[in-house]
This record gives sequence, C-alpha cells and structure tokens, in this order.
Amino acid sequence: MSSVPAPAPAVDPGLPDLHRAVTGWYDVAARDLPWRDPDCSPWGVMVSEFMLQQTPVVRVLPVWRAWLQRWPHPADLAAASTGDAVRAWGRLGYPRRALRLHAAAVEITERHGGRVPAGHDELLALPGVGAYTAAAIAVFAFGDRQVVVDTNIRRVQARVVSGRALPSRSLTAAETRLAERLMPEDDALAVRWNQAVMELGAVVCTARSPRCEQCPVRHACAWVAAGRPEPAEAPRGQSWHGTDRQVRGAVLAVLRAGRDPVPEPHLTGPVDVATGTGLAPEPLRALDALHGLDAPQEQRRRALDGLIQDGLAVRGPAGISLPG
DNA sequence: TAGCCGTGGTT
DNA sequence: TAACCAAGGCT
Repeated sequence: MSSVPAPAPAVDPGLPDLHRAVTGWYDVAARDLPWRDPDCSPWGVMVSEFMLQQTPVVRVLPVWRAWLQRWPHPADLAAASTGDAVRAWGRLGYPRRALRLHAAAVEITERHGGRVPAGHDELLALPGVGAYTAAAIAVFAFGDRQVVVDTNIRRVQARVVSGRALPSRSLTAAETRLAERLMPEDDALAVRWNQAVMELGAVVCTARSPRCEQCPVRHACAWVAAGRPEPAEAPRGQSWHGTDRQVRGAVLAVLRAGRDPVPEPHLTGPVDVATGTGLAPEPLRALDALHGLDAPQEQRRRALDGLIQDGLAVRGPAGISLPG
C-alpha cells in the first residue's frame, strides 16, 4: 500500500456540498418536461435530444408531442418518408436534423431490432448523434454514469469553478476532464447532477442576464467572488440578414407549406413569375416571403441546389418538392 | 478547426 | 433594434 502514489487531490473537498446544493435546488425548481417523465421511452428522450440541439425548450415542446404521437417508435418514423419528417419538423430550424433523426430511426430499425441502443458507442454511431447527444441519451434514457458536457454545463463550470464569465468558443479537453472530476460517483446521483447543472445553466446561470440571486451556489461561485468580470473574448455573432441561410430557409418554407411540387422558376426565377401560379394560399404566402427577401436569382438558385444536395428537396417533372 | 446549417424569442 | 443566443453535428 505504501508504494501506491497518493491519488490526485480532489477538485474541492466540498464537492458533496456542491452536489447537494445543486441537486437539492433541482428537486424544487426543475421544470416539468415530458421527456423527464420516468415513463418516457428512450425513443422519446432521443427525439427530444435531437430537437433540443440549438433549439429552446419552449419551441420544442409542441413539436415533440406531435412527433411522438405520430411516430411512437423508431420503426414508425423509419416507415415514413423523409419529406414527412421534414414537414413535421416544422419551424424548429436546422431541418437536416429531421433527416438525421429519420436516418437514425432507419438504422435502429434495421440494426438494433427497433430499440434505441443503450451503449454510448452504438449511440455515437447513429446519424446526428455526437458526443453530447450520445452521452445525454445514455444518461437520461438509461441511467448511465456518463459525462455530459453541453453549453449550459460548460457555462456553469466556467463561472462556478473557473471564475470566467463564459467558456471558450469550442469545447476543450480540460472542460471535459473537469466535468468528470465534478461528477458524483454514485450512478443515480450522477444522472441527477448532470440534469441539475444543465437546468441551472438553462434557467439561472444564463448567458446574458444570470439570476445570481436565485443561484444555490452563488456563495461558492468563483465568478461572483471575482466580481463578475466581463467575458474575455467578444461573441462571434451569427450573421443572418441577406445570407444564404436565410434564403435557404425561405425556399424550404415554400416547399414545407404545401404538398404539390413548386415549379422551379417560381423559386429561382424573376419575381413576377410568382404571381397567379395556382399555388395554394399557404405556399403562395411563403413564396411571397421568399421574394420579399429580394435575394438575387443566383442566390436563390444556390440555396435550392444546396437543399437538393442535402436531400431536403427533390427535383421532379412538375417542379421542386420535399422528398418522397 | 472554423464555418456552415434555421428560427424566433430576449436583451 | 441589431445582436445575441439556444440540451450540437458534420465536414
């Protein structure tokens, strides 16, 4: 025994206190979300994780309910068309996530007997499942003791432990190691801990106006102790107006609004082509919005080509539509 | 790795 | 009001 080197010192001798404070707060303050229901299926958890990638909870809720109602099991979605998945995705944004979720459902159906796999590596191999989502499903659907590092947890760690206003732009190995050291050893407690820190970051330790007065660990927070210094680096800024992304979204909105193929010139041609086309009211409204952007034909064509390239749209004899 | 991929609420 | 931000993944 004496030859065994002493273990590295714990991050903080008060770690159990931290665990108690945060999970205790969570027990009282947690939002009642359907995918946190103990009866929620792994598939329900998985769908929620896909939808929550870069999309706020309040916008996910109604779409998630309708999705699970329509496709209660992976095989149900796998049997549907990708176009139906994209349409059901609605306006959640990043519609390629709908394609990836569909592809994942196909793979689960064909290679996992229709059941969401429980293993982290098998999850990670699914389309649209990265390090975060694999860990999240393993933890929240199967009770695994896995390290979850999302934007909320990164921010809480940056403030409470590192004393910085915001984490760096990209995830570092040090952050993952820190998350591992902070995680409780007990499996069940680790699940709650992950959920609780995430929730704390989502509703209290927010990016712009943190509600420190509501924070269960404000007295142990390094950032508060340092006087809440400003962020080290300026935010990147997400450009939108006039971008290809904006046009791409507007083109897809036209396709999503109706079932009938849209003649290609209506999307990419001169603006006046769009008038009196016999389109249903909804697609016509979306088409007006597209043309209201006043984007060059070249840009609209580029957007459409990109959508087709990505499998979000198909070119048929009668025009452009969502896939099959 | 940095840039790209939607959409709408908040500040 | 323009900018920022949101339970990321992929190339």
